[in-house]
Amino acid sequence: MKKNKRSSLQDIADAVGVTKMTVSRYLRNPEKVSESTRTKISAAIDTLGYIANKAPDLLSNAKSYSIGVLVPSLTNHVFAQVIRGIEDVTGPAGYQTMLAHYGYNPEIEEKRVEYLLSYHVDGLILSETTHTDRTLKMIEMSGVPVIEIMDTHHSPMQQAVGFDNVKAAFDMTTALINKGYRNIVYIGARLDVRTRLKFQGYSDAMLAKGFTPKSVMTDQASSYSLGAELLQKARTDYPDTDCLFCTNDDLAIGAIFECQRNNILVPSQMGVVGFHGHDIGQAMVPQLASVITPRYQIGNVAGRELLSRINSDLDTSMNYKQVIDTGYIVHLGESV
Amino acid sequence: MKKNKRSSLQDIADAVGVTKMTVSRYLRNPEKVSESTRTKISAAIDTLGYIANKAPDLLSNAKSYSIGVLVPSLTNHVFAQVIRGIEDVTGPAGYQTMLAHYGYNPEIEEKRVEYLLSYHVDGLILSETTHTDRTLKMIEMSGVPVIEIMDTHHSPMQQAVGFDNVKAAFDMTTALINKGYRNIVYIGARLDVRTRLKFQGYSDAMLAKGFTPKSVMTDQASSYSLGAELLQKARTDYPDTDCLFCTNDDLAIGAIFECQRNNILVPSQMGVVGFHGHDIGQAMVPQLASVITPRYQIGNVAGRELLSRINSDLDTSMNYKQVIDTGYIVHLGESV
DNA sequence: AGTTGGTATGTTACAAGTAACATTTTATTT
DNA sequence: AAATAAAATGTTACTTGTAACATACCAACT
Repeated sequence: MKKNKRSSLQDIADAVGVTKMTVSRYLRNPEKVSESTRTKISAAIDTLGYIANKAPDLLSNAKSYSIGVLVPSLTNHVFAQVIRGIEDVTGPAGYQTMLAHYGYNPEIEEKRVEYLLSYHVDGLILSETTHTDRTLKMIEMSGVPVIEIMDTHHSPMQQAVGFDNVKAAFDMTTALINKGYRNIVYIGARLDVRTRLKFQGYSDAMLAKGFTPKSVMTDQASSYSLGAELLQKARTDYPDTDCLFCTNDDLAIGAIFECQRNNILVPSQMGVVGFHGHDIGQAMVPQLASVITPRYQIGNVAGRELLSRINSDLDTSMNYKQVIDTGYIVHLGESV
Repeated sequence: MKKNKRSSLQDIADAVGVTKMTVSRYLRNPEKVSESTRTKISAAIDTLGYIANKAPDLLSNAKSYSIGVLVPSLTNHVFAQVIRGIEDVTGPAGYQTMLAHYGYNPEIEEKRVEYLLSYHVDGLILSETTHTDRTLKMIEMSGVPVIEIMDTHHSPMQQAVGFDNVKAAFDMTTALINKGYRNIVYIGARLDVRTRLKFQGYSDAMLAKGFTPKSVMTDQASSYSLGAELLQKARTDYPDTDCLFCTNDDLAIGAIFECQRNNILVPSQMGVVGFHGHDIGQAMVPQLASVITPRYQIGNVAGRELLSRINSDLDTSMNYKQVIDTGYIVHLGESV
């Protein structure tokens, strides 16, 4: 048995007894079609269940009204909010987002970019500042506007929206030192670019105040149970540890739970700090200290900027460098 | 300044001095092109940065090697794992997933289905069992195989993979009653189909043992802070409440934190139960009681079934009804 | 030299929808 | 009734890549 071939304008046209051009008109400018034809076409479309075909749009190089959004991971809560921020701007403007993820891997990112460009997205939002040469080349040749989000420490391809991870970690570390902590250990996982930048900010701050940077790092993916493990490793490696600066909230929360299981009081015996300020950390007892990052706003601003460049006549993709800093908040909560 | 038009096979062909047919051959069967031409084409592609165009594939009605995956929400952790389960099967088989979300709204789901079908996805995975008439019609006419995941209580369009929400809630409630709880209150948010099914299972179990079902419901979206609120509301509305059965882990965790803030001991003064068995609940202190659902496996099985139907010659979308039950685990943890 | 066979490349047609132009039909005016 | 304007519909051409078929070229063999 053969599959229902999906019906085309021609099928509708045949059913009604007109040419497909008339059906096409009905779909875009119904008022240009006579009342009686309109009724018949409408009925035929209902019966046959016509679904538009994107192929001709792509062929004629029309705007696709799609924008490609590439995030490293769907598990990471950071990006759910970024995506909401993007779609709250792009959706009402009539754009669909084509979402893809690449597991923090630049080679997979390259494939995803190719995939998105093959569908003629009108613009791209990337979550990373490091890309393969071919990724850069493809984007350049395609001429689509690109925005890189989350980090503004590196020089962007074209335009970046986010905050400076180095500075954020520096500020948090300084605040911890000012609060009296002396043996702060940096806890890192999945050693991606941003983790390294944050570690740099932490180190700079420690050295600036005359303390030695210490760290426990792994390239496993973050999880609550990994946070528990790394707390124990920190206490073994550096027995006088009085505070953990974790590269994200998941690790920090896992560490706090592990403290609770081991009757280590937070914050009096051990300070714990995360990064991003997720809901769970803010809801828990004790409330988690964290650098609160404006994820929704980053998405929102990135979406707005991208649309404005898509709809601009200028070719903004060439020789264009701009950084938009959305800031962050050092929040000390109850866990330090 | 005009945008770089992205280069087509014709552009490559012109640069080399052959026809686009030769370039096309180079891309699919390089060995059919002479050594010297091959070198020149390869160089031209590098220089011009050719990116494949999906349009002709769509036009010629070829397989798109894309499958559409529709989830209600990206914030909901349940679906991140389902997606991983799907992609772990579909990725290695050469399929891309086109991911979209619809905020639990059937009208938006309809739009997303239309969008995915307009890109000629080879198959669809939906996360809901209720759809608009037009959604059903479009899917039927398009002839693509569809799998509905998460719930198997309803009769599926074609094929469903998941577990029976009513039965799961019934079993958990029965376990709670057997453990000695008498005044169990059901806590529901965002009153979607699955919440209603779970409430039904809870009610059935309560009535079966001669107890009165009680509930606190809202159609706000779930969050940790909402869990805190609803705990307080339950204590006000039903002062003798001894256990909360929350429709998901987020509410349950929020309720436990609120207990901690108010010195209500869990589980001795208040039992708290969630649904899905997320990492955070399993990591926290006390470990959360929850119905652990095999989310990764649901995605995995759904992906495998879908691929097998896509690659089958039979038109499996017609007159096909099958339910695959992946089960669940009633896990009592430390919070009851 | 002429035939055969293989290899490399070219030509044509096609998929779906739409812009631009052409034609037909209907309504309105003289 | 004929002329004109306006409305409705039709025709052609175009976008990209590829299958199917056609042709050109060269080497090897009779």
